[in-house]
Amino acid sequence: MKIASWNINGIKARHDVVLEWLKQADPDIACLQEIKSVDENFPRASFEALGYNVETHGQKGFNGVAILSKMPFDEVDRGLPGDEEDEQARFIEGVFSTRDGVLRVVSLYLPNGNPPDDPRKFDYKLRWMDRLIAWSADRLELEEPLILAGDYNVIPQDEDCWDPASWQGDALFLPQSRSRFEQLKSLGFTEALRTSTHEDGIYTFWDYQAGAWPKNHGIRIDHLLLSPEATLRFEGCSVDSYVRDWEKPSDHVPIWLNYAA
DNA sequence: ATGCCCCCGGTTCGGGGA
Repeated sequence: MKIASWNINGIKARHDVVLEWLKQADPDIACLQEIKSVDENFPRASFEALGYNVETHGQKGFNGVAILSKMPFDEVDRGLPGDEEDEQARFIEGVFSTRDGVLRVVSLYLPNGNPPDDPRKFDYKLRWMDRLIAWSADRLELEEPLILAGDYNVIPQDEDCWDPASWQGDALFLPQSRSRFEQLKSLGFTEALRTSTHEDGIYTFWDYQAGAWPKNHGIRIDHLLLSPEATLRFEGCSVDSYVRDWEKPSDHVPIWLNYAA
C-alpha cells in the first residue's frame, strides 16, 4: 500500500496536476494540504472517478486539508483538539480497516509561524505543536498503526536545507520549532525518510522566487511519521521531486511511503 | 536588508504563504 502526503497549494489552481500525479503514482491514500477551498467547492467527483473516497476539512481562501483513499473511511475526525477558539482548518484524521487490523492516517498542515516576533503567528505555531504532541501521546496509547502525514513547516536539521545560515531566525528553523518536532518524534514515532538515508540535499519544497528549484535551493519540511505499530509494516519512503518540473507546479512535491497491509 | 513568485477573494490590491 502506498501512502502519500502533498501540499498542493490550492486545489483550484492544481486540479489537473494533482489528477495527473494520482494517475501516474497511484497512491492508495493521499493526504493533501493547503486545498484553499471550502468543502462544498472541492472537486470530489474528479477524484471519485479515479476510485477515491474523499474527506475534506476546508475553509475559505486558505489552509484546508483532505484525505483521498481507495479504502472506505470507517471514521473521520476534523480539527486538532485542545483549543476551541482555533478555527483554522489544518487537521483531519481518517480511520481504515486493513487485513490485519486498523490504520489511522492524519493529514496535517502545521502553521508557518512567521514572523517570529508576532505572537499571533509564532506563538500560535508553538501552541499548535504542543497540542499535536498532546493529541499524539493520547493516540499512541492505543498502540495502533498511526501515520502522521503532512506539511510540518519545520526544517529538522541543518542538512534539510540548502543554506542553514540563511534560515537562522526563521520560524521553520528556530530551536523552539525544531525541539518540538524532536519532542513529537521522541514519543515513539519513526520519521519515514530518515530510516533509509541521512544524505543531505533531499527537499520537498522549493520557493517560487529567485529560481530556487533550478538551483536546488530547497528545504525538507513535509514529513511522514509512523507509530511503532506502523513502523513494523513500513517498507520504504521516497520523494517525487520530478513533479516540481511540471507546468503550473505546487511549490511542494509529494512524499510517500510503502506500507505492508 | 528586502524582494523576487504564486494563490485567493473578488478587484485592479491586500492577505497569506515559506
